[in-house]
Order: sequence, then structure tokens, then C-alpha cells
Amino acid sequence: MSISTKPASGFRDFLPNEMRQRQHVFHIIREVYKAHGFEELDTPCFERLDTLLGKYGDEGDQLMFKVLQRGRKLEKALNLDEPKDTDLADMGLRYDLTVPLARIYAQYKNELPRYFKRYQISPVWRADRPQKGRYREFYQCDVDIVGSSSMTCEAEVTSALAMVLKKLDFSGATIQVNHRMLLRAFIEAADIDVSLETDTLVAIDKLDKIGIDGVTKELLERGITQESIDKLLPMLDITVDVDDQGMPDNLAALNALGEKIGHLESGQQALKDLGELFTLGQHTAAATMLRLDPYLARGLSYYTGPIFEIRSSDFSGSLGGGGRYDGLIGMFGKESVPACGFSLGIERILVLLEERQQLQQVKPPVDVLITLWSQEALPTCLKLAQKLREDGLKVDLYPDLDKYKKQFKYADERDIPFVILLGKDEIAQDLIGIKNLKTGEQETVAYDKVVEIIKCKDK
RNA sequence: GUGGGUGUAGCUCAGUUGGUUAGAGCGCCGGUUUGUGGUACCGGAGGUCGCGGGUUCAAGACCCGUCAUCCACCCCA
Repeated sequence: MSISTKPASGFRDFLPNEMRQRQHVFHIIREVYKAHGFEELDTPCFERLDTLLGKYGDEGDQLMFKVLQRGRKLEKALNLDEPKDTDLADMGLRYDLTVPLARIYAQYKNELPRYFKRYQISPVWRADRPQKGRYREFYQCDVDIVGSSSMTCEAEVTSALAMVLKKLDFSGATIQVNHRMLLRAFIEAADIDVSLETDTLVAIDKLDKIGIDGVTKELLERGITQESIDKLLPMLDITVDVDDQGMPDNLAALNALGEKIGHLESGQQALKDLGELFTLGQHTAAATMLRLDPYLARGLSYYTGPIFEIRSSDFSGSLGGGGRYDGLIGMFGKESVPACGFSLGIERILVLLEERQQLQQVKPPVDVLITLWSQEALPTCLKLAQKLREDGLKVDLYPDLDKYKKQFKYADERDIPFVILLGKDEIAQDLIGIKNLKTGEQETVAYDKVVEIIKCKDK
């Protein structure tokens, strides 16, 4: 019986070609985050189960990969009458990067700066069923600012995000914006019971997918009365005008909303926050991308203030999401600390870049291949390789005395632009043969010239 | 968790209403006189048709089960 060599379902292997492309994209993201003053953090892939549970709603708890107890403790748990997940498992794989951040902050608060601006690019795990752009292990690229309630944080985070999107050729993407308290106000104004809040939000969030009739139907199915629906839906029906320069008039849309729910206390805070955010946002990279979207709701239960989601016309789901979560850090037992952040759905962005074939132009992995023409030339080849490497070049050395055909073909396969030839003639003259595989040009030159040729091509 | 599609060579797939030794393209390996690759020509290797059972004189084709995979829903990045 042979063992399957495929990775486990929903998991992927990244071969060097793919790694090059992924690293290229990660690099762009890192540079933008760093430019905004964020520093990198890493946390363990395992967290204690009680750190994770209860932060993402019931669905989240279901989709969490849990780690089985080991040894005695496992035996003991198995002997229980009806062992539960929490008896059998004591740890879980992290489900996102925000909860670990909250834990870190609660733990190290006194050692961290007054405002903790961190980014993290790491895998997370969800026991979901795989689909297009959905995996069980996937990378998230998070930026968060902990320690301030100012809407400047929202403005900074969305600015960083907008800059990444532009650099990755997603200029057409939008950052949809809503506010948790605004949603709460809608629910109140429509006389919907608070217990049905989540059901209501899940239904209205689907507007762009199933349309107004679909939403109505789903709201009814979820137990919302027709009377409430008739109050609710007209309130949400707000469009954001965009001018010739692509600048959206979010403030006008916000004012229109204010007329409808401005009298409610819950709505007032939301209106104030969003008013500030949209005003500040006009001066950042996100100016053209921000869009007020009263229908936007986000599943993760820890959000308390503004919420965001990236939409792009060529993908039906979201390319990332975030928001303010002022209550999460307080859940770790100490004082409550305001925070806001964003998670970029890098896997989906990569899927789209791949579809658009925008991932081809990544630089070759190696600058030059030194071919091997005779056993006697080997010491000279090794010496040359060493020298070139010290001069900052990426150099590969062909290890076997194969036919030239094979050696050239190998260079071709790896997209190596130059090969060096050290045959009898070259060694006798103390010169180096260098061939450009794209143009077919070949020269026999001195060492310095070789470096010059390769570095020149590099540009 | 729910529903649907697909499993034939390394990859993408063809394979007529069941009927002899299962095909193509690409890729791979070798060769076209041993100091030159990506083009061309010639040759070659490679498949218990996902797995198990059933129907039949006969199954890659039909039926049942199972596994894998993809897509959609749920939910989400």
C-alpha cells in the first residue's frame, strides 16, 4: 500500500517558483506596513484553547483546529462518560492574528510602547471545507494599532491598506466602511429585538449577493417581522456619489443617514466616528477607496466600532476585513484597551493575481550558472563561484560532467540569464566565457567585465 | 454541516449504443559525429482506467458503496 503524497486537504505545498511569487507580494506588503511605522510581531501557532474559544462566535469555535491532549491526560479524558472538546483538547491552532495580538498586549502591556503598532504575516488555520480562494491553512497580513481610541488609527490603517492595494494593482478595489453602533441603531429604529441582531446583520450583509428580495426573504425566514423589515431596509438604502476624480462623497451619504437615525443615542457615536474617519480619510492613500456601506456586517463578534471590508469586482467574497475592537483585550482579565486593525486576505489576492497572470515578472532566482566542462576545470570553477558570490551575485555551479546540452537546458529551466564557460582555451588565456541565454551573445572576457555584464543586465 | 460536478500516462484531456493488444497533445528520457541551450527531425519509456463490490459471455463505459478532488451554499480571508 502506497501512502498518498498529496498534502492534507485544504493544505498546500509551495514549490520554489511559487515561493518566489509569494515572497514578492509579501515583500511589498511589509515595506508598506513598515513605512507606516508598524513593527513585526510573531506568535506561536498553538494557543491555549481558552484563549481562542468564545472570541469568534459559535461558528468560529466549530471551525477551530484543536490539539488533542497527550498521554495520561488524554486517557483520563477518554474515560469520561461524555468527553467534550474541551476535555479532549487543551490547545488549538490560531484562528486569526488578532486574538493572539490581544493576548500578547494583555501580557506585555508594561513593556510595550504607549501605542503598539504591529504587523504580522503568518499562517492561520480553520477547519473549513476548501473552496476557491479558501484553504484550511492560509496566510493573513495584519496591521493593528493598540492603545488609542482616535479615529486617526482607522485613517492610518486604511491608508496602509490602500497603499498595498494600489501597489498590487488593485486600484479599483474599495474599502467598505460601516460601524457596529450604526447597525445597532438600525436594529433599534426598526423595532427588532436585540436577540435577533446577529440574524438581521447576517441577512443584510448579503445584499450584493442575493439582492433586496433575497434579503427580505431571508429576514422573514430568520423571524424578523414584515413591519420591521419595512422600517429597516429604507434606512439602509444610501448611495455614495463618486465625482469625476474618483472621490467619493461619504460625508453627504453619512448626513443622509443621520437624518434617519441621528435621534438615537447609539447612532450618534457611530455618526461622530465615521464623520471623523471620512474627513481624515480624504487626506490619505485611501481617499478614493473608502465607501460608506450601511449593509456591511462582519461576523467576528469582537468588533465594537467602525468595521471595514475590501471588495473587488473580480472576486465575490472579501479580500480582507477589519475594524475597531475596544473590548477584546479586556477579555484577557486586565483593563480594557482600545484597538483597531485590519487583516488582508493575501491568499485571495494571490489567486486573483495568478488569474490575471501578474505574477510572472518576478526576478530569476540565480544570476549565473557556471557550467562544468572538464574535471580539471573544477577548482577554477569553484574559485570563480566564490569570487562572484563575494561580489554579490547569485551563482549556481553545475555539479556533473554532463553534455553541454544538458547543462544549458538546466540553466534554461531555472530561468538563469547567464552561463559561464571555462574550457581549455579560456583557462589557458585566464579569461572567462560568458553567454547571455536570452540573446545568444557570447564573449570571452576578463573577470571584472563578467561582473559588469551580469550586473548591467540585472537592471 | 448541505448540495452538485469530476476521477483514464507526470500534466491537460479523448475514448461512439458495453466488444480484441486503452489514445492524443504537452512534458520526460535518448539520438541527429563528443566547444554550446531555448526551434526542427527521429526514436523511447510511462496507465492494475481512484479503490471495493455488483450486473454481463464481455465493464474504462452500467449499478451500489467508498475515498479523493473541484465548485456552490453556510460561514469566512
